[in-house]
Amino acid sequence: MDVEYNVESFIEKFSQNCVSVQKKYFKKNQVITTYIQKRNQICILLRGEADLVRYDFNGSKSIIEHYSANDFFGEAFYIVSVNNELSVEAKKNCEVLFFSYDNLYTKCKDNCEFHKILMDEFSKIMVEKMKSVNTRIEILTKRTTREKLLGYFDILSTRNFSKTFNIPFSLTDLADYLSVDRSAMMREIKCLKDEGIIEKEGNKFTILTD
Amino acid sequence: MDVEYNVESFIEKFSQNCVSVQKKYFKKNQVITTYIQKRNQICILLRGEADLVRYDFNGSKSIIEHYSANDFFGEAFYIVSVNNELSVEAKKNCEVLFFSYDNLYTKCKDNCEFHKILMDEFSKIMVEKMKSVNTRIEILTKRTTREKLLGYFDILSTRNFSKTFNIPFSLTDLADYLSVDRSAMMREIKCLKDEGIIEKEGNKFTILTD
DNA sequence: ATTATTTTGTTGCATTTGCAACTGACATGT
DNA sequence: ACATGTCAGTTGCAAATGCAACAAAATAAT
Repeated sequence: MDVEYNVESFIEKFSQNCVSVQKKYFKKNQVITTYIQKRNQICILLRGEADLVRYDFNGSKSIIEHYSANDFFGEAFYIVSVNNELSVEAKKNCEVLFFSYDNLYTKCKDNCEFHKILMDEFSKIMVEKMKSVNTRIEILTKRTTREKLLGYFDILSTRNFSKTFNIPFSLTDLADYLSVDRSAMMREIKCLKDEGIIEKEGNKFTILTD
Repeated sequence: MDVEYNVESFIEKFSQNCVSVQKKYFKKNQVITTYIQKRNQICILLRGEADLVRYDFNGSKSIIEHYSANDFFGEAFYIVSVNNELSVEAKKNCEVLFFSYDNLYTKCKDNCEFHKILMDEFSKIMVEKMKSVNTRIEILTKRTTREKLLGYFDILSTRNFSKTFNIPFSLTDLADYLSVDRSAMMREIKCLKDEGIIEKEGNKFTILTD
C-alpha cells in the first residue's frame, strides 16, 4: 500500500499505555487473518510480506492487495459492500501486530497517545488506499494484456521519474496484479521486447518508446 | 456511487450564505469538467446522468465511474497517483452545482452551514466510494467474462435479497463496467441462458442455480 | 553442499475474446 | 412524419488468452 510509518514509535507508545495488543509471528503461507467474520482487529505488518487474497469457487486465487513492512490491514481498511471470503496470507515469515478495533474509536482509559496517532493516520491510510485502488482500476479496465502491461509500466516510469524502473514484485505476482494468466503475460512481454518497445533485465524494465 | 443526499437542503443552505457556487446546465455528451488540471471544484449532479471516462491513446473509452442524481464528483473525490486525462461527460441533460474547493477546508466568512455539512459528508462519500471501488476490483480481477458476469449478478442478487434483479444500467454500459467487449459479453449471456444458468427479460435477470 | 521450492521462460492447443460489421427495435429530436 | 441516434442482438474471423505441462534458473531450506 506504499504507506510509510514510523512503526517503532507506535509500538513504543502502545507498549507504555495500551494493553489490548498482541505481537504474533507467522511462517510463510500461514493465514494471518480472515475477513469472513468481524474480528474488530487492526493489523500492522512489522516484518515480512503478505497478501490479501480471494479464492474463487473454482479455486483460482486473486491477489486483492499486497502488504509489505509497515503496512496496515484488517477489515477496518477494506470497506466493501459484498461479503466475500478474504484472507491475509503470509508470503514470507511475518511479524504482525494485532490490536482490537474497539479501542480505535473509544479512547483507551489512559488516553493513550497511540490511539490518537492512529486516528490521525487513519485518513492518510485511506487516502493511500484510495490512490492504489483507483490506480489499479485504471489498469484493470484496460482490455488487453499489452495495454495493462504498458499502462502499469507507464505508472512505474512516472513514479520513478525515469524510463527505467524495477517492478516491485515477482513476475508471477505481477500477473496476479494485472489479473491475467502468467504465461500469456510472459508471452506478451516477449513480444514487447521483440518489437523493441521495452527492454528487460530480470525485474528491471526500460521503456524504449518516446 | 449509490450515495443518497438531501441535496435540496444543501442548496438552500448554500444559497443563503455562500457565494462561490454556480449552477450550470449541460446537454447530452457535453464535457462537464476534466481532471487534467486542478480546478479545485466540487460538483454535485443535481439532475441527469454522467460518467467519469478515460480515453486511451488508441481512442477506446473506459467508464471509470458512473454518476446519477445527487452524486458528488470532482478531483477532490478521485484520489489517484497517476495523472491521466479524465473527463466527466453528460450522458443525459444534466444540472450541475459547482463550487470552489478552497472553501471546503477553510470555513467561509459567514461560517456557512453548508461547508460544515459537506465536511461531515465527505467521509461518508469516501466510504461509499471505497465500497464501490473495492467491489469493482473484486469483479475486474475475475479472469473470464463469464466469471465477471456471474460475480456481478451474485452481488446484485445479494443486494436485492432475491435471485431476480435488474441491472442498473444498459447492457452497453455493463460491458464497460465489466471491462469486456460488448459483443463478447452478449455472446456469453446467451451461453448462460442456453445452459440454463440464468434467465433474462430485458434488463431483468434471474439466477437459476441454487 | 545438497535438496527442496519457487520463479522464470517457453510451447502447443483449445477456447475465449475483441473487432468489425450489420440488422431490427426503440427512442429522441426537429 | 421523418430523420437521427442509441441500444440489443448476431455473426465471422483473426488474434489474444487461459490452461496444462515442462525445463531451466534462481532462491530458500536443511
